[in-house]
Amino acid sequence: MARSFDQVRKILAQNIRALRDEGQLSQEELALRADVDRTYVSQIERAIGNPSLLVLCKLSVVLGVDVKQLFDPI
Amino acid sequence: MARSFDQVRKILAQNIRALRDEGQLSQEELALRADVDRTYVSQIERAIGNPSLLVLCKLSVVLGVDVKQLFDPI
DNA sequence: ATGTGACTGATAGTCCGTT
DNA sequence: AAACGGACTATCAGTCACA
Repeated sequence: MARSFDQVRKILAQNIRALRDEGQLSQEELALRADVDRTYVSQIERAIGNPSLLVLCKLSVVLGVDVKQLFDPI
Repeated sequence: MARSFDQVRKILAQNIRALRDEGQLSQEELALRADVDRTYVSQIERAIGNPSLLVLCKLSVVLGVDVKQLFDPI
């Protein structure tokens, strides 16, 4: 379970970073548009912390994908 | 965004309840095995609150699905 | 067996920086 | 641009009594 959490969180980190790069967004831009803190986006991309569903939704909207796609391995 | 969050959260609630029923588990049983509180499972199934990734992982493991499946509309 | 409100400790998430 | 830290606040995680 802790294993699953770590895996999921890493996939999440990869996907967010990949999607963000695709969209030519900086962490700062993404954070601004998603209305979350700049340092928190950084944390999520480093697979640190434990983001809530709300934050994941906010990010997915800005990244232009459905939430579940954030969990799909690339 | 708030709309997306509400939608996602409702899908989540439906899926968890459906999967739980499939597995013949009570909220209590699911809660016990996933190591979260019974009333918290109740809250999630009622689409109240804002569960963290960790909690979602815990539940998905017990329900025998990948996390992303929790976000797939049935 | 579940829904609900109230309550608190833990931590998610922010805001200020420096490297 | 991004990683990282410290201090702070909002809210989630988790428990309880009760219907």
